[in-house]
Parts: sequence; C-alpha cells; structure tokens
Amino acid sequence: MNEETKYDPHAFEPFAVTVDLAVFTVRESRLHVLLIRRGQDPYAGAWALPGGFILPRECAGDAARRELAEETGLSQESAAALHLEQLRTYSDPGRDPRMRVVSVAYTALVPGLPEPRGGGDAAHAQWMPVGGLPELAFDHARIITDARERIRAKLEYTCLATAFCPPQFTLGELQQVYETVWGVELDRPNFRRKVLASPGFVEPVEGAPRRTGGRGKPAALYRAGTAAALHPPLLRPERRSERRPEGERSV
Amino acid sequence: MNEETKYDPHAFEPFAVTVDLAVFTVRESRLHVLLIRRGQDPYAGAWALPGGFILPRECAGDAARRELAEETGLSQESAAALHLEQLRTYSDPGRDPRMRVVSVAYTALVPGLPEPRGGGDAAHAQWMPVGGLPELAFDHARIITDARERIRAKLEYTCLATAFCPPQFTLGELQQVYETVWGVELDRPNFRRKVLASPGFVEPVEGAPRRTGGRGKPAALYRAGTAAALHPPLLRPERRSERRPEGERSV
DNA sequence: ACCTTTATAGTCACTCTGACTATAAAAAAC
DNA sequence: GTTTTTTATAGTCAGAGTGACTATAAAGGT
Repeated sequence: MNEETKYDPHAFEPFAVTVDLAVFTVRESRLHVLLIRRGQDPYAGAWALPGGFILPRECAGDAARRELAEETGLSQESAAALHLEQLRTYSDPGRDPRMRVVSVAYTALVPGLPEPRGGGDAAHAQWMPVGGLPELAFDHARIITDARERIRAKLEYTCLATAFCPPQFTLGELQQVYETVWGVELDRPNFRRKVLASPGFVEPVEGAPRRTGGRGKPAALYRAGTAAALHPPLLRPERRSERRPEGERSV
Repeated sequence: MNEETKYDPHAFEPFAVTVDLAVFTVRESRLHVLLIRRGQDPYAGAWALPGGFILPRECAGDAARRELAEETGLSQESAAALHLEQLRTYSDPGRDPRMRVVSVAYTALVPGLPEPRGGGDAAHAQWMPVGGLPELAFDHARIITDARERIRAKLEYTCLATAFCPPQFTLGELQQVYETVWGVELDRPNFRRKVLASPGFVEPVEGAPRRTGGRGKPAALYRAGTAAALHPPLLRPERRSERRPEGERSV
C-alpha cells in the first residue's frame, strides 16, 4: 500500500470487514451449501451464508474458523482441521445497504454426514442443495457461484476431493464426489486407474473392506494421501469437447 | 455475513481497506515486479508495492486500476485493458504498525517495454528483478511470493502468458515467458507443437514476419487468441518428477 | 563462402486416456 | 438354493499427447 501521500484516517468513511463462508458438502449425490436464515434487516428472513465481522485482533482466516465453529457447532479443534481456503474478496460499494462492508469469502469442504447443530447462530443453519437455491441475501448467490467454480477447477489438479470424504472412504465414494461436483458421469475403471496412478492422492487402509449398505462386492478402503497437487491432473471430460474442430488448426 | 446478532458499528475499531498491486513484466529474460520507494514512515525509504486506499464509492478492482494508472502513468483506458486479477486479501492484524489495514492484493501482467514514467506517485516507481529483491515494506515480500506462485500455476492451464507479450509476438517470445516465469528451459519444437495444438491460444497474423534484432530465420507473428483456458494444459516439466517411484503403487 | 543462430518440420518410442470387456463378490429376487 | 442384480476390480486396445531427438530453412556475422 502506498499511503505516503494519502494517509488520513478521517478522509474516509469507515469500512466494515467481514468474512463469509461457503461451506459445501456432498449428500445423496448432490452438492449442498450451508445457509442460515437471517433474523434481522436487511434481508430479514432471507437465507444467507454464515459469516460475521473480523475481530480487531484477528486475521480473516481466524475469523472464518471461529464463525464456522460458532455457526455449525463444530469444536474449535475440528474446525481447525478443516480445509478452509480463501476464495476472494467482495467489495462492491452497494453490496450492503447499511454501510460499506468489504467481505473476505472463504470456502470450506466437509464430509457428508455432520448435521449443523448449534448453539447460537447455528439455530437456523441448514444444508441446502445448490440446485434451486432460494433468493439469497447480499451478493451471496454470486459468492456461491464463484466458490463452486473454484471447487470444480481445483478438483482437476489438487487432491481436494478427499476433503469431502470421511477419514476412510472407498474409491466409489471419491468418484461420487467428482461426479457430483462436476455434474458428469465418469467411467469407474478409468477413474480408479487414474486415482491410483496419482502419487499421494489416496493410500490403501489395511483393515477389512466395508460392505454396510452396499449391494455389490465390498470395496477397499482408502484414506487421503499426503500430496496436495495432482499429477497428472484429472481433467473433467466436458472441457475436452471444447476442442477446436478438425482443419481449423493454425499454421 | 451474519450481522444479525452482532451488528454494532461502534463495537469495532475502524478498518482501513487498501489495494496492493503486484505488477509483473518480463525484461531481458527475467521476471520483474513494479515497486515504488516509500517516502514516509512506516518503512520510509523502503521499497513497496504500489497501491492505496479504496475510495468510498469504489470497489477494490476499480481502486486497483486507478492506482495502477496513477502510479505508472498509464492512461485510464490502457489500464482498463490490462489483465488484472484479484490475488488474495491480507488481513494480519499486525501487518501495518499504524492501524488495522486489510489489503486486497491484485496481480497484473504487462508486456515488456513500458517504462513506468509518472506523474505523482510514479515518481519513484521502478521495475526490479524478482531475484534478489531488497527488503520490502509491510508483508509485500509475501504478496510477491504468492503472486509469483499464482502466475506460475496459471501459465499451465490458462492463456495468461500472452498478457506478458506485446500485441504481436513470436512463439519464441511466448516461450521465453514460460521459461522465465517457470525458470526452466523448454524444447522449442515441442513447445511450438503444444501451443499451436491448443485451440484459441494464439492466432497467426497474416502480415510480414519480423526479423529486427534477430540473428536467425525470421519468425512468424501471432496474436493472443480468444480462449481463456488451455486444453490440454501445458504442464511444467518439474512437476513430472514428483512422480512416485516404481513399485510403490497402491492396491 | 562459411559458420552461427533461430525458426520450423518431422520422427519415434513411450505414456496416458477413453471406451470397452471380463471377472469377482456381495445382496436381492425368485 | 439358485439366479439375477449390483458394485468392485482387472485387463485390453486403439488413439492422442509428450519428450527427446534429427533435419531443413533462412537469416546475420565473420
């Protein structure tokens, strides 16, 4: 920042700085986002992303973890273990009708099961499928759109998908994550081959295979590996069809 | 944001919100970043990224464009044409010793030539090679590190590299961008083959080939294509060696 | 003229990928 | 209890993509 010639704290109206959280999970083969119902104006009664003000001695990431713990009833420790990633900052002057609010949006991915139960803010927290969301407060619909696109892209070249899975999971469950987030069907043997060929993506668990509700042959269990990036990347099939038609090639 | 239970503008010390700009260019096969010398404390005399406060009725992106135009002497129009991308927001409570400053960092890529000349803030603006930067003010060294990593990654799967090139460029120049940003040497025929096979990455210009300072065979000229994403991606060679050794494969 | 330099064309083996077939092991249907 | 269905896993094959490399073309330098 170059405040040298412009620094005058009174020359500017105060900015409020908040965090917003786009927390996603996969349930019943559908992507869900965590929403809360607003109790006050503006947008009283509307659904909104969880979030809140950054405290004076707190960075945005800490604020996001704190809000997430508060509003989902998660313990501070399990919130600390979550995959939380800064998405981007929304600063449109009109995005909050009351005052100038700049919001740093974060994305978190959680395994399917945990129901948001909660003390305090979590009273009205609820998972909603991202298809057919209601009207959302502020620019939160935009934030969700951006977050979804970010997740879609990151599944291609990172190991992020395991963040949607419980500590132990089958390759079928991992494939469901990809299929749900990308909205495509993938060939099972090919998916398996690529995942297992990506070093550090998943590691086999030596325990017994699971079967529980499953109708077919029991699947082997895996846990998330240590790698963060995926090489080679797992490209989504759609994009391949953006290929230029034959004969149009340059030179 | 969930201000419903917490909204009290006086409960929080005011936050200042700024933008910081990490503007890169490739000169003489080295990546350079645009820095300005600070005239005032804190960090008087130190080098810093250009940037400044967001105005009351301005979003962060507009502020970034305005500051960039002011501090590089670019016209507002050419600044509007630049590739400007939000990097991330830095909100550490101690990052500015004077007060709580949250800064939204942006990355911009410009073609090699334009020397920052400037009215106003630009008086002390200068391109500095990213290898061996001096001590920087605030957390700006961190911002530059993050920005470089972002650019390195985006060259793989987007057409971003053309933003470093003038309107017309040779494939050799484009390759230099990759080699400079990635810090690797690439095989020229293979690079050529991959770029031309990526639909919409570059388009041939029908004019005469250039030769100017060149010592060898004149190269054909290209301009940036219309595509934003690169399929298939141009993976940097380093990462391939992260491959897991033979025999360690799961299952 | 020759050498050097850069651009461009092409080759070849290897890998990766998508599409597909086959087999195994469980639950559900009969 | 046998058959059918379902899911997991193994394997095959052709085509695309890639790295390493060779060859030729067209300029400037000596």
